[in-house]
Amino acid sequence: MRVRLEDVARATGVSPKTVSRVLNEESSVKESTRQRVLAAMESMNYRPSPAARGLAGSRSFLVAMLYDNNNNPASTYLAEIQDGVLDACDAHRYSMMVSPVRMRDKDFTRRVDALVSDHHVDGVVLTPPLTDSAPLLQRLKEHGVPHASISPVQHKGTIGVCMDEQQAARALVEHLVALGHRRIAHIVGIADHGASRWRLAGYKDALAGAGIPLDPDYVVQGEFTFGSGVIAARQLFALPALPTAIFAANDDMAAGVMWAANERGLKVPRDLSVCGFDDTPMAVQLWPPLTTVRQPSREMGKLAALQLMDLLRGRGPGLLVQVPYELMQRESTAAAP
Amino acid sequence: MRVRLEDVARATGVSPKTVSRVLNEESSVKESTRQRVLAAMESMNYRPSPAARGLAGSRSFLVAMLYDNNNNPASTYLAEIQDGVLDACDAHRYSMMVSPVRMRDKDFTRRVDALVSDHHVDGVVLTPPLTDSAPLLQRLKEHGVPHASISPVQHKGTIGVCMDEQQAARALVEHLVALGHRRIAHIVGIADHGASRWRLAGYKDALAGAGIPLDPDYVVQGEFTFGSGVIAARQLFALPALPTAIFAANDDMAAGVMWAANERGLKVPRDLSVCGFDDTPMAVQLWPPLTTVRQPSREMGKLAALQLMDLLRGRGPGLLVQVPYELMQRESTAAAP
DNA sequence: CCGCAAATTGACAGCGCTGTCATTTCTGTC
DNA sequence: GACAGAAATGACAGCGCTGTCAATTTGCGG
Repeated sequence: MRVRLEDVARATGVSPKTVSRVLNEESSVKESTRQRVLAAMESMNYRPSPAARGLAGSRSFLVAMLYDNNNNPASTYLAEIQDGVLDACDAHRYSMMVSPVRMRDKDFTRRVDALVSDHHVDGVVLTPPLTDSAPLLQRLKEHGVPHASISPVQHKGTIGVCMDEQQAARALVEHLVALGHRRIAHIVGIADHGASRWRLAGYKDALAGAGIPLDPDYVVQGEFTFGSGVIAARQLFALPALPTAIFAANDDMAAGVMWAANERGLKVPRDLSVCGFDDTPMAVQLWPPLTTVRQPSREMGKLAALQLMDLLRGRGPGLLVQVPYELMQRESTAAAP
Repeated sequence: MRVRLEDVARATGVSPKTVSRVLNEESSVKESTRQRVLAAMESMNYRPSPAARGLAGSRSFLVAMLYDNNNNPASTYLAEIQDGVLDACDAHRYSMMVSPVRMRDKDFTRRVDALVSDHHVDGVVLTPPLTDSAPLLQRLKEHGVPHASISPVQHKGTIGVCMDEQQAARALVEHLVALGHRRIAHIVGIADHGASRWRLAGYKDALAGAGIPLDPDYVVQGEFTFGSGVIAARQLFALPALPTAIFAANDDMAAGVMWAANERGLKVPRDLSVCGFDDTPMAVQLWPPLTTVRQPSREMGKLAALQLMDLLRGRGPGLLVQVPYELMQRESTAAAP
């Protein structure tokens, strides 16, 4: 029926344990035997049973991707990350489970317990804002389960992937300054997200660099959602001196700004320049297409998962790798009126 | 260390096999024993090992959700379905794996083989357009793995969930007719998707019902993507007699139409009414907000998975349940000019 | 050619559960 | 109250793999 380890062993003339060693890439196997075993596995189309490996061994070859299910961040972002993690899993014969958690719930770490004690996941990939949830990190540590983070706030001692968002935001705002804008507003994201802080910091850096004083009225709070972008924009439009450019901390809010601009009869970019952050698919679907910063989400998911697996497989220590950003100049920004 | 079945058995004073029976909801256990065992499980916080169950038994308590990774349909749609399937899994203590497949690849059914022979998935949830891929269905049948489909073309003998898309499309177009439109165009989706056929059929029904002759020039081919919507719209705008309304087979293409309308200087809905299908989050983020048909994706994912699990657990035969649609009238449609 | 440490390999038990089949305990019946 | 048949329970092996530790082979200096 099913080809088992034992069958491969018999075909090769070695013990099952040796085949097991080859399967697990242990070093203490003579190269010649290794080749023979590998050849037999290949020709017999051997596929190890994850259940048996999980039951007998200490590893499950399972990683879980956790995400906050409350609403944020945008589902396209998560979907891309998920695909990236799956890419990495394919490459190293790991399987992936996805697990939404509701951070608002008091005992949301229960989910982690289930994942760890039921499925014995070997590691976990964390997406924002889970990356910096103290109770979650604590629980993972208690379980002894390593994790990789995507865009974590805390860089020290963390493995995963990040981007220099502050620098990216700065570059974006400098682009606005170069277009002659002086009254530049910023819509901040959810407070405890690293992304919000970095993007705000980059905004401030750019203003300071250009010698533009920071006007508190021009910095309004949003929540990363389209609707919050609309509200924030209306707030800005109510100011005595309207900004000539608005930098929203993500594309969703930027879309909201453009919506509110339409509502108000402002023409983008003639009357108002708008830019966002993330370069979600929506960015090019807006009219006019949105100037934003491209974040390679799928790549980031893949890299984070690869770092995690390197760690799990004892290949290297696991790093926090940095990916480059890219400024996407489109038609939503133009010279100041 | 870990609480095992045996521990529960000892605590209750029964054999491990009896505890196993309770765990698996077998009927041949006296109610009183069942209660005692259940109580012990609860108080000892017993959690069965999926690996051991999978290895020893014939069931894995795993379902897989398959989707086409080429690009379609929109990731937000899939994400919602995924959340729905996860809801159902939570309810019945199943686990879920997600598996993107590339239908274009010649041997994309390999993925299924891996899922089935490696992980022994008990069942599979199919999303469009996988629901009607003959090679895939064939492979599943060979493996003896049941599946539930979301919006399958072939209703007969299929379990899962569907919506009366034809009727919904008809209602949508009738809405346009009621607004006085006579020159109504339709942008068709990818040819072999059921959604494309139904929506086209509903469009034709409505026209016929209103006594409007079908003009082949007004039916153009799209691919469900934003870009294809733009192209299709340009094509329609090149016609001698411009349509006064365009019904795109999904929201993405409708967004493309609105983009092209902007490009062409047409004002929606004054010069042109536009409507889509699906009610993705984007629909309310467009300017003006898009008239469309709401499809309860998450609910559909959940229902399909529940039907599958009912079947797997021997509870009922597994049905094809129908969910209601809802017409979302927004500002992108108005009286004909 | 021998002895010893290092490199390879193997024997065996057991991970936590369920399938099979045997056994015990109830039912209701006359 | 004895008995057939149904209901409930248990004994035991084994799912396919890996951890532990022992056995064997190899390489090398003398």
